[in-house]
Amino acid sequence: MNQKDNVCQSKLKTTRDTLEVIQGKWRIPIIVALTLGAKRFGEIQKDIVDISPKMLSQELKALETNKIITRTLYDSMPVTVEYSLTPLGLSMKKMLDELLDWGIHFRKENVRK
Amino acid sequence: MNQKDNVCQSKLKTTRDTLEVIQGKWRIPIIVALTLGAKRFGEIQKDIVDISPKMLSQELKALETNKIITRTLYDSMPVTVEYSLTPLGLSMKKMLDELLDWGIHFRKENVRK
DNA sequence: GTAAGTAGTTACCTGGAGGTAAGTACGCTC
DNA sequence: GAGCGTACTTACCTCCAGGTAACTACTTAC
Repeated sequence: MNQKDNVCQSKLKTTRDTLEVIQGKWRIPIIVALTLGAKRFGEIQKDIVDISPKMLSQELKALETNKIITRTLYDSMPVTVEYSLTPLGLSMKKMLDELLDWGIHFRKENVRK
Repeated sequence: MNQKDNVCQSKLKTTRDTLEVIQGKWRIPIIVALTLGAKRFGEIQKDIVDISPKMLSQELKALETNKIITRTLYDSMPVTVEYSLTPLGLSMKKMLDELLDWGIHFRKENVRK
């Protein structure tokens, strides 16, 4: 195996590991929603209109497990729960910005085809 | 709806459109493999060891449809086919670099837990 | 005429991501 | 004690992304 192949393999390994964390229909949207500040369960549901409570709950747990978000319980009345990005979650900001930038670029390319 | 909500909605819309193009287990890996130069069908298969010819063929077609890669047939013997990134595909480079950077960062964070 | 290398295609199947609908739990208010 | 607002959970189902295995088609080399 030559050097170029090694670089390729190492990149692909990292890609696979990364995708495992952010894959699925909902994780990136949830993280994007939280980049604009901490939010409650109901607020995220309002932002991401077609997510079911089941999926939201499930994906929030997965993101918490991966230390990308934190769950904070407030003993107000009624009880509220806030989700916010951890430093690790915040470190995704640049990546997400590039993703959004590319999305806008892609949209433009496809309009003027 | 206030201004912050508008920003959020617009970001989420872009996110969804973008994810539609790059989602799935194989598209990002294929694009990453091609960032290192044009490659033939068999070469991509060697890089991404556990992809089946069916999935590779299917995903290459999808990426071609979205103008992210091009398929070039060479009338050599035996016939060879080369896949390479279009300008649109190349424009994903920054995004992919950030993805890889974050992946490395994430790995480090998880090691020293 | 058969093996080997190119680049796929086709048919069939399965697991799990995700959807739907209803239920749970807790405290407050009226 | 019924209803509301919060934040989920549970049971069940469906569909398709992706896997597996075998086959196709063309040319060269032996």
